[in-house]
Amino acid sequence: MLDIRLIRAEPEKVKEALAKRREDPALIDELLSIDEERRKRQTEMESLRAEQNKLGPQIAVAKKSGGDASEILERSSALKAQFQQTEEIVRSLDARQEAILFKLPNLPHDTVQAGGEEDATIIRPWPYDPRVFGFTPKPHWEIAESLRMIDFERGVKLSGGGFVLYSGLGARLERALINFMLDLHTLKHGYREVGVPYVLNRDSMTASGHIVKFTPEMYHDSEDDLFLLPTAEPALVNIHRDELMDPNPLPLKYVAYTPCWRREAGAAGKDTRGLQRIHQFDKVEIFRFVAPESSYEALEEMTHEVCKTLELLQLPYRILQLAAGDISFASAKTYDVEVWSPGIGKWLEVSSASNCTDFQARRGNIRFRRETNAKPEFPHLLNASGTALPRVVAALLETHQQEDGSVTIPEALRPHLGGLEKLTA
RNA sequence: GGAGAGAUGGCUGAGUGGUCGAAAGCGGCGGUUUGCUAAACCGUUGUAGGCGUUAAACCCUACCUCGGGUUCGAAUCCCGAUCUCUCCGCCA
Repeated sequence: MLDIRLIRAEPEKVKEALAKRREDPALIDELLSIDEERRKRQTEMESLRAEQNKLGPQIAVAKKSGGDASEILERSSALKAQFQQTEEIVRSLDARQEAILFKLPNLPHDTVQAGGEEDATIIRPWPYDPRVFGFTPKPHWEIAESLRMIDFERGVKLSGGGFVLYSGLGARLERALINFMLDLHTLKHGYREVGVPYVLNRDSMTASGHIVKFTPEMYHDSEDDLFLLPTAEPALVNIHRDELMDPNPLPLKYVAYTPCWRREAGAAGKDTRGLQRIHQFDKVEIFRFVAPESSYEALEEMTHEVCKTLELLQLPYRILQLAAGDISFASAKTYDVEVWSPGIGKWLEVSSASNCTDFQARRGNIRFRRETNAKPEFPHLLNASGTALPRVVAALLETHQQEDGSVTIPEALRPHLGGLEKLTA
């Protein structure tokens, strides 16, 4: 949620920022006129109430002394009627204002370029030469099937298209990667591991900005109005929802492994082969609550932590800075990290690191104090995948495949596989 | 799933339909005393909105889980929801 005071103070700046995201700036004018009227009516309402409040003790005194209070009672009743009338107006203005505020996305940072998906810029290429193959590298689904690691057909049988059955070394590799990533972020990067619920209620999804209008992307249980996580991010955002943290608790750093579910509505047939786009996938998510002045520094650090993960797995990657029109609803600045998948000859997105500034903190009423009795402030919230597994598995199989059909396991991963050096049939 | 009990400030815990943002204690902060620490004593200590300010203060309004209702007036009475606890049932 944007700060209404900021919108009041610098409407033109806000409009420009929204335009950069390809949002309609006309909403701001509407918002401002509602806001002005609302405040006027609110002042009116409050002074009526104040006047009525003053009569209260007079009635009490009059009644106690056995006097006639009927005239005061009448005046009080009249004030009440006026009050109620004004209150109704204020209430509807409030609701309209809030509805607009909740629909407005975060403002992109000054360093974020205008444009859409096609306007992303590559800001850091892989620092080493990609592997040169002496043979034609196979796509990961062929490798995974011949090593009996992933059973695509049975996944479909169990749940439908877009679901897979990990088996044998496939299941074990998945588990090893989860442990590798959790260990890296907890032991080396200082995150606290948390195990979160895999379904969240509507309030939580609203605070994180995952529910705006329609939500065709999430699996939803209508019986209990619960949503399956599309990512661990909303769960982590809501850990401190409606809390006033005291004193100086920041930075807070959390890491969580969770499965993630995405309906991928509207994406049918698009890059769906193998592990590129599946409805349920494993992911390790890193998350921070930080003081406002250090959030952009934190974003760079988190991006480095993501890269570290890929470097240890010896996977070539690149970093993209997304354009304003392509960043998520709550984000002010986002980097995507992509790994190279030589078998299919594509860059695959395995992480997205975002600085959501105070946007989610406002929606979720998450506040902190720098010291006892200091004024409450909104922290900045950041999230990054560290990383999403299926595409990492795809890139890993394709990158480290050998001509004999086996796959060499990167050094860093071996301790998590009982010292295994190679995946073989 | 069934039955009952409860929800008050950072915490514990009072509270009569009227002057209650709410006693008291603890904690926090500031101070006095003290060689230091502790103790003691004094003071202070919620959040949000509106207005205002360089920044404050002052002022007004709201908030005793949440949402409705009764009333001139609700922490207090009524209804609903949520959550917590206890008992029963079921169960990994």
